[in-house]
Amino acid sequence: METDYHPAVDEAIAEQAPQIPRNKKKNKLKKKRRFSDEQIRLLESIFESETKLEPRKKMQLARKLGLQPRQVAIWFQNKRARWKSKQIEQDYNTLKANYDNLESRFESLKKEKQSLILQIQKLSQLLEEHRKGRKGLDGSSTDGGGGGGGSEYGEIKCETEAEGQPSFQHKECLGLQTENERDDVKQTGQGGEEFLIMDEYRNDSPASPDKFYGLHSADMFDHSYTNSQWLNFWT
DNA sequence: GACTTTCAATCGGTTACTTCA
DNA sequence: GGTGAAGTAACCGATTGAAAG
Repeated sequence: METDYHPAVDEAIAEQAPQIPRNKKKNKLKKKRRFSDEQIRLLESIFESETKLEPRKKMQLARKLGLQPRQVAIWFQNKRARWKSKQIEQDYNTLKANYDNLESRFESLKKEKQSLILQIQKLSQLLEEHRKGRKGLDGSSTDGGGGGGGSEYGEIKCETEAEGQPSFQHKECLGLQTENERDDVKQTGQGGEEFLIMDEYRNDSPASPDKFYGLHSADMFDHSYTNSQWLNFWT
């Protein structure tokens, strides 16, 4: 609590109790009597609906309970203080539970991320091996096929089962933002090499696997995009 | 009987409002 | 009418101390 110095206050205290230690200042011994269960019950029930009392209600309540209005006021003050500290405790517990929950989710996501990164690295390796293999066979496979309908890779990889209806996932696979971009790739036949470059997805950069695939990992590896299917694309 | 806990009461400070010069 | 000082009431957090377990 702030302790601003107020000479006037000090003087007033000194007048009341000169040379007497603070805790002995009261010359009257307080004879304390606990409130009865009935009094507490009524006080509690009113406190539930209003934590602060208007002066008139305070008088009424005091009369009803056979207490001094001052006693009722003090009971409400103390009650507010107790209620507040209880509330703080509850808030703390709630926040802690939320934090623990988030922490465990974070840990499991971290593990999932690690496993995805590993899978990406394996796929990239396979891709690289495949490219080397193809270069060994012929040198003419990436020129767009002479007007046969766009890039080989574009057609094989990014058209869905329903022809000409690229799905969101496939567009993401190409790393293309818009339909136009994708069309450009098909027309110019430049797509093949570009979307094969996966190096940027090998690390922890914000260009994360999630962004890359546009899929939840479980969907990708547990259902349609199994490893074998990815491999089938390239064989 | 010593110790701990609970809680009514007190203390010192702040804030908001009123009164008065 | 606007302003600052003084008074007052209500509230708060911290603390005390009686009573109970």
